[in-house]
Amino acid sequence: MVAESSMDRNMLATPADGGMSVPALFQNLIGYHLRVAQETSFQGFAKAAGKEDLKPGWYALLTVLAERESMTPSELSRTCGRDRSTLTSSLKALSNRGLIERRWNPDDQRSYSVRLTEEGRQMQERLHAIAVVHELRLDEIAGEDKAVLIAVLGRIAATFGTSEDF
Amino acid sequence: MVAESSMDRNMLATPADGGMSVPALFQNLIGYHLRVAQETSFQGFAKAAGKEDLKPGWYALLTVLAERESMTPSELSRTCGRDRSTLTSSLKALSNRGLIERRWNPDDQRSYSVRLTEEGRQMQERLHAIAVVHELRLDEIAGEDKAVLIAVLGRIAATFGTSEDF
DNA sequence: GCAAGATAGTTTGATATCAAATTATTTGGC
DNA sequence: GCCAAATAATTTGATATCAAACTATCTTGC
Repeated sequence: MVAESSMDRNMLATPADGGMSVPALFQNLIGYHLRVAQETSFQGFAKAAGKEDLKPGWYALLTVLAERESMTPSELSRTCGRDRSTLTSSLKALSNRGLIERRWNPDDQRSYSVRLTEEGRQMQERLHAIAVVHELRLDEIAGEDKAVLIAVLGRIAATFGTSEDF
Repeated sequence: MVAESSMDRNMLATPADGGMSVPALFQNLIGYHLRVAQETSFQGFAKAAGKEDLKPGWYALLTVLAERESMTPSELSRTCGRDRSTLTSSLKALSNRGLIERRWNPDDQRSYSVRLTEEGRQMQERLHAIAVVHELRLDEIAGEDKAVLIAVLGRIAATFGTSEDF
């Protein structure tokens, strides 16, 4: 699983404007801090990349394709954690922008494969460079706690992500 | 800022079905683990609460109202981090379900205040109890690292949430 | 006191998401 | 071989979100 899928229903929100601070009830809740950190961190990334180039799942799709060379929409759907139907419009947009190329599968008329164009590869590299810069900032913030942080986050994902969800 | 607002554009997705594991490129990225942990954790909460009772911002709205007694839609918007226009339908739904009550402000014909009904209070308590159970699981997972985890998440939120976003 | 501007809430428009229904093609059972 | 079932992708339907336009009311400046 790799990328930018969405969670429409969130438990807790980020500090929005200059409004209230964290309500007492939420002060000590991991879930709350997880949500706020994730949301603000992503906003930082999105802002750096620019809205035009960071449409919903683009970074994820391009990065997966950069690793795998060629995939079908169904494979991309599974890997990126988004519904197949959602990919239809994303792939159309990426294709219109010349970032990907579609090739019909001669062995299966229903299916086609998707691969990056040279332009798509450049876009992926550009977005990835921004992600790396962003990650460096996170590394700096985490400091010596990085390993612990990743370990705990991994345990959380493993607990809720595997046993009970699907 | 309190609740269930949404981040439509996410950087990274959760492990979806039984699909791929974490791609090498993302293995060491805090942003990725943050995303996956947040998403899977929220799914665990949503599943426990049930879809009927956990419409997008309900837990947040009800909890804020439980603390504040009475608020206007605009205040709720700021506190919950959702656009005012988005609240219109949520408040209508909560009102239809008998969970909140609206009272026109005699001093300002444009405005009204919202408060929990007794039924709304019960629903808030039910959802909160589920959130607490969920939080206990997170506490267990975090173990002795909880304090560090919350501290780092707080630093991330503070870094990206205040200085550059708004 | 009245016109200009601010503010409260709603409506509309553009996206995005998932889930279910649909269409076309391939596979499998017999 | 042929018809049923599975599969690939798309289309459609129901929600949700934000942003901008809109309506109604209140506040200000003069």
